[in-house]
Amino acid sequence: MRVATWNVNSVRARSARIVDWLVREDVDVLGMQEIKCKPEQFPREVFEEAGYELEIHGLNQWNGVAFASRLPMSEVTVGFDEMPGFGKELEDATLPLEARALGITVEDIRLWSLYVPNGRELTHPHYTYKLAWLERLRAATAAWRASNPGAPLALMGDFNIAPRDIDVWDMAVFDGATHVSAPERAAFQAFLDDGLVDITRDRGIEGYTYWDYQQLRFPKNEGMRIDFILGTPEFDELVVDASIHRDERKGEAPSDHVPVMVELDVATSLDDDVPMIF
DNA sequence: ATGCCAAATGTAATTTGA
Repeated sequence: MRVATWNVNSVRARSARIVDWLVREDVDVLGMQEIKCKPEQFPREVFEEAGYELEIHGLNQWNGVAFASRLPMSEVTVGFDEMPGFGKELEDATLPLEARALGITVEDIRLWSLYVPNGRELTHPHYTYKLAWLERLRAATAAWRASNPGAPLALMGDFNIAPRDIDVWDMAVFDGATHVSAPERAAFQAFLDDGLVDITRDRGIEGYTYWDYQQLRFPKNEGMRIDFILGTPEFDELVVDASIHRDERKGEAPSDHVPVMVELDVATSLDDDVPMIF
């Protein structure tokens, strides 16, 4: 069973390219971020014709998360407990909730597609929002694990944090910038301290997952590693392979992010090598 | 080798991204 995450930076702008990759790589479940559309605007047909069902959470042209899956999805959850909002205060004195978190269960594995707030600048309210959002996500995940002991879970997505200096091409460029600040890194580390495993890094897989469109960042390999799959030990035990699909940054109309994929040792109804019993 | 900013909105310029 193959599971992946990809910040697609508009699903409408590159639906064919996304589905081509899904088919070519034999992916069963894809968590997408930055779909940048509402459900009624989502290019459903190209996914459905390739055999994928969809769960979509999009409120406007910003953010938006979704799942495409060849396997049945259940327990679909929009957002998490006490997820902070952002923007102009509503009539009930709360802040609008953004489309940044979607949870599903596939083959008894809990999966989240997450688009962590950018933060913008260290002094910006969006930065405070980012840190609060991450802490609430951590707490909600810990609570879920406490009530579902032994259940495999993975948090997948664009964390908008480069956890280590090697996760950006030049730390000097990020002096005073978001994504590398100590509070952001502490917020990321808190998930690991809770026992989650950075699935790709733990297997020695290095490399960036994002390159800015500007200034020849990709040809010069000036990128950032900000997309992750963080799994519980029970999820980690299922992983037989993991990869960062750098080639998806090449060619015609790429996203500025590339997919991160894991292969799990989980037999599904789609496998054609299911042992026959006589 | 990769390739010199892109997408949505809306139809010009702004917001967002990181």
